[in-house]
Amino acid sequence: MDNPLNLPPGSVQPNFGSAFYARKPGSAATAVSLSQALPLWPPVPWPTLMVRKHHMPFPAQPAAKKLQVRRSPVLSQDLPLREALQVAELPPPRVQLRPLQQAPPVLKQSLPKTEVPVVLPMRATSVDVRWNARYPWSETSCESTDRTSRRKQCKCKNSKCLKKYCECFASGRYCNDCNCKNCYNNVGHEAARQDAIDAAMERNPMAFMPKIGNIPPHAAQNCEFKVAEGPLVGKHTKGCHCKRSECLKKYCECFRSNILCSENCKCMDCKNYESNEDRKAIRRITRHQQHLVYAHHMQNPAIMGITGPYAALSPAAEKLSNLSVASSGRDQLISNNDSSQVTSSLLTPVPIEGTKSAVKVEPHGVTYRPLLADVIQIENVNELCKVLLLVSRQAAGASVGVKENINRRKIDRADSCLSSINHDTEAVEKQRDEQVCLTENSLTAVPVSEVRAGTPRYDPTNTSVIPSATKQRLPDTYKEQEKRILKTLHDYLGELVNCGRLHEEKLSLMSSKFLHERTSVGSSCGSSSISRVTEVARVGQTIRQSLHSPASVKSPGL
DNA sequence: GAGTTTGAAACT
DNA sequence: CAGTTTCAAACTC
Repeated sequence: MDNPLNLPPGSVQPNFGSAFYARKPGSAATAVSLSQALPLWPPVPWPTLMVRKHHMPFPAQPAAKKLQVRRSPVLSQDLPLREALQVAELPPPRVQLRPLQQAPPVLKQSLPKTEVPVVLPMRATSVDVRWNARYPWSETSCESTDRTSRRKQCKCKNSKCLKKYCECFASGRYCNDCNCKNCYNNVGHEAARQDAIDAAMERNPMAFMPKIGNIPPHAAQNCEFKVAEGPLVGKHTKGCHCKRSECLKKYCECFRSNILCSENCKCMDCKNYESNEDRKAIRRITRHQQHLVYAHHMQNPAIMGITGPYAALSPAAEKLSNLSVASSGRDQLISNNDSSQVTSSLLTPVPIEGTKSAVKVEPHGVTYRPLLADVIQIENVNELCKVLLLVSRQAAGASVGVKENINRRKIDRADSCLSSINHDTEAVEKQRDEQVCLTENSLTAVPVSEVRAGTPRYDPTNTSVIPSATKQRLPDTYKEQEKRILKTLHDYLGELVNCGRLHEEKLSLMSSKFLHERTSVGSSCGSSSISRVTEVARVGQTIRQSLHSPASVKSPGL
């Protein structure tokens, strides 16, 4: 019973940053259900297509494919708990834990990416893939490059959005809020859309397959236009055929996807290879633009969500932007790992040697980052889950009068479970499950088999599985657990909001200070940058401390 | 914002 | 398979 989320013992604390679930066949269905909440290839539900086109040979598909899935911001914020619930094969939660509805849809999603292994009901390789190189910003791929969290809007006129010219269609999603005309890529034209999909598949069975594969997970976490990280390791399956762009413009699918051209390409005058200086220069430009916009973002309190993401940029931000773009400055190579230079780089123009075009900051490829992007880490999510579990255990303990040291043991056991998640085999986990259940039967009295089968542990209307000795106290205990979990979560979210505000205030102050220095003195912003980075680290630390501190787990009555 | 360039997709 | 046309995004002015 001290398992408020009904997580099976031994897996009560999934490490959300790991690929753990991929090894759990029992979680496949869960992952699939998760995938249904996320846009995935193919553009229609796969089983539907299978039925419709059963006569067609399907391209080789992995049985358990790990995907890098980018979600909408709201979903992203919400996801850790969703994962916690879903992966554990939970019954529908009695209390819906909603995302931060009031939080702004973040501009340019650069949240720490959560690797979500999604097990598709298909044959598989173990490679990570990117879904669509032509439209890598689509939500089915890694990155969204539009300035808001919203997907890119197509502007098709003649294709009815039913050909792969249309980025929405090509990436397997419906048009929504697009600027297209005569659009058939919507629910109202499902039949036509299906036909178009079929037609595309007939022309090319691989039509909706990812064009770029073999991207290792660590690389795939940062994809399009994250050129600062260097090119991804991956190949365009068909290769590009560029003639005039030298594969250094976004016309080029390889360049656009931040991969180097390969032997698959049939391009001319290609410069998209590792040692090319032009390519390196363009990488510097992009990096600079990202940082510039990041600074721009930091300057605008509205973006933080107080007034919403579409609020006009603050005058200071505009000034900053113009200043940075208009002025000329020193060449400044910025190591991506050298965070101490972030601010100076983002505020300093970077003239590029060897490039044919002048530096220009334009809306394309810009990166807006949520203020908490530097603050919330996957570790925080894990910590939060641990804390919630701890709280529930304490609630259970308090409710039934279990001694403190027993709770301590359970907490330790939970910790041990967490640390073992990534390393233990199924057999070991099962063994632990049995042990845990044996020791916890005093509280739950639910057979392991039922836990493993995902049987809801708590059903107020059905207590047949619960021994009579426990029946009486269960509802109260669950209520108390629920209350404390929600309270803790509420406190945590409040803490998060405070951190964000603090973060924003500090950055705003620093940016203003920098502006002042820059306009009056000129260039020199090293200390500001160091302060900013220090501040980010400090805020992150604050969150971690808040999770570990007794206050975090303190709940009424404790 | 209009016009041009570009290369993938579609077509022949 | 190669050449041509269509298309919409990227880019330029």
